Amino acid sequence: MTNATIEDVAKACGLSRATVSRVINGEPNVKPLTIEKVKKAIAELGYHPNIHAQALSGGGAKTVGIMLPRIWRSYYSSLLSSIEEVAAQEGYYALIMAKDYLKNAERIFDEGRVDGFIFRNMDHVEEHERLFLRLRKRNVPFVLIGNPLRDYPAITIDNVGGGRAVAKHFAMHGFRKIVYLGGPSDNVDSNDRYFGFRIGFEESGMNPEGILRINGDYSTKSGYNAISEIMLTQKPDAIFAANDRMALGAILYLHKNGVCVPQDIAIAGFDDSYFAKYITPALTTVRQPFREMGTAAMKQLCSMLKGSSANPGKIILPAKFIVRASCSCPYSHDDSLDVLDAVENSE
Amino acid sequence: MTNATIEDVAKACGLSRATVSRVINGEPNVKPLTIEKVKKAIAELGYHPNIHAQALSGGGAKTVGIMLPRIWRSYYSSLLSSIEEVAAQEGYYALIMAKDYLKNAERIFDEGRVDGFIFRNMDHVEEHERLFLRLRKRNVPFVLIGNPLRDYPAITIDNVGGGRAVAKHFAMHGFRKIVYLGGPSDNVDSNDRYFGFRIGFEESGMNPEGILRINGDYSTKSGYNAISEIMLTQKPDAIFAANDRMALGAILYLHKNGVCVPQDIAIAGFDDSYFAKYITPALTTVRQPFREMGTAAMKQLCSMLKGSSANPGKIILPAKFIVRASCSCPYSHDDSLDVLDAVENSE
DNA sequence: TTACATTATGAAACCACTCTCATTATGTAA
DNA sequence: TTACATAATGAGAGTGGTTTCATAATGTAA
Repeated sequence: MTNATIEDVAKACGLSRATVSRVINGEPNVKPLTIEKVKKAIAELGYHPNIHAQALSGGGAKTVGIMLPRIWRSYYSSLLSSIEEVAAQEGYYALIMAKDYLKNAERIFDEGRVDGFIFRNMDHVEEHERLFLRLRKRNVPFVLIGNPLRDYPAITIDNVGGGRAVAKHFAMHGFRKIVYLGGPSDNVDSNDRYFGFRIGFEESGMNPEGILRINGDYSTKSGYNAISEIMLTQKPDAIFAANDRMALGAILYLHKNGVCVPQDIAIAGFDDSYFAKYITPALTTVRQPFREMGTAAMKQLCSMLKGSSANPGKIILPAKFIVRASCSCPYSHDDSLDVLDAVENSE
Repeated sequence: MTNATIEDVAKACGLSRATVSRVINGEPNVKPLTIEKVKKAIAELGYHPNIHAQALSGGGAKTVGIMLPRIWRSYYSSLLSSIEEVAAQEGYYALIMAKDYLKNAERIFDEGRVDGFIFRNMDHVEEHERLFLRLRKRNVPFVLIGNPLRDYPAITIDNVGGGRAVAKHFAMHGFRKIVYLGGPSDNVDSNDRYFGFRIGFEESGMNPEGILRINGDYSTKSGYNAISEIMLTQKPDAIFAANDRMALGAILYLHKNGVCVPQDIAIAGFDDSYFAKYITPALTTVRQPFREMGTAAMKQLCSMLKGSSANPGKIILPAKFIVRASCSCPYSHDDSLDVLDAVENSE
């Protein structure tokens, strides 16, 4: 019932462990006939090499740690599935970790559980900096997703470009009084989107100093609250939210208070979540290529694990600006049918 | 730079590996002073026991395989995060696997990578049956989520109860001609919801034979297509979809073709996805407690891993019927604000 | 003080592999 | 045939822990 060992295989074909090991690892200088015999025995015994023994004798765990923030977002599904897919192709396994990963990352590496990491780092920049510095010192391979820091390998999307595209579009519509509804103040994605928006606004001949920034925490509720606060004193032309959920929160508040979107106030979001095209009004937003991010990150990590020591730097994936109705452009819900064939993983 | 070993710790405090091992594992009969010394050395060296060595000498991998279908749904985020949370509490780690898990599950167990499994098994009942039978024979602990089979430990939601609640509500509204928009024909969830619906319909004094069933694949597009087909020959009073996405697909088709929802045709879905309360009309649906499912599954698995041999059978979690506008009940989008505080993980 | 139980520690085997090095078998050139 | 290179295989050490068993140190009762 218990699994066969390499010793069992060796005995079964009258050879030594060493020779069986050679066959398993495809080393040269083994007689073809011997290879035959060993493979037959392996098949008959249903033998699979014990990973711990392999790892212990220098092979590594063939596992990577996927470190995600405590607060899960549903688009992690796309991220995870693409990561796992690439990992499987390359003979690696994915260990996920969310709770307290800042505290535990180094330990699970020390324990030999993982050979490297992918971090979806969001906030708490300083803590991450400290961790990354230690890992770098110890030559632990890791890749960041979505929040580039220093010269660490990172996969990002073009937040600046996305923000800029929204700004130019807003400027084209003639919106002047803008509210930027950001994520947490130390969130790099949010800050980059803000930065890009300012640039784009300025490039369009508008004054970026008039942009009012208020921060939420990416939740629907925080978008609702932030806008309810702003509306006490302001009446902007348009709102650019750092993600779709906060944009939706804003819409909910405005609708509840009799403000028409987009006629009175236009809105754009970020992410192109699953629901974006189905709410009313359909949300103008910037699409994040989550699957591609996961794929790129895992490929990057694999090449580092296989010894490529060259620091690959950052990969910036394009973000696609999606125009729908919430910016006051013409759009019919029927339009969403055209893209119904697209993979439904985006959120 | 390379990690300290137990030997290093032993040397550092002039003791043997055995004694250090005792301290680490909290065994009795070690002098308090010795414990002190060892702990100090461990702290100074930053020592962490190597998991592979521990596993090799009988400890197990302290890892469980989380096996998810190839097609990822966004609610897996909730499932995974709760699973990981419980796992961390209990000193376990979560290895996720999606691609070809039917083929690979047994292998990764043989390799010693995992000590047990959680399966989110969906379709392909026969293949799963074969796998589970083999695992059972080999005494491999595993728990199923969402699709109970034979007497294997499983965490399910009350699909039958959910379907029944929808049926009773539909009957109360006086809907007679019903279309059931199911998932794949061998999908247990879908079949149970259908079954529950029939029961509820019958219990309400209606004739369940009039229910027309048509299957999609849970995607928005398939819901759209299925209803477009049905509408060529039928004009139902109401549609009950096996998930929210297909319900949305149906709504999209109906709107596009000038059919009013819910005035002309009422609709209910299943899942209570994030978007359900935000689309127009807000979707009447049945809420799945994904986080609770993950928690229950992992707790169950842990108790099995810790030796509890009693077969715990099935745990059926309640599903909550949520009335909104799409069944033609009065509902304002503002109502969704009341639940905005709820955790936003559900999808 | 002796006798014996109990506590505290170490030596070494064991887990299932890989890898080095030694040894034997085979092939080729002088 | 000898000499030597190369191919094929095995013995054994090493990987980092746990665990058994033996032994030394300490405690307690007669």
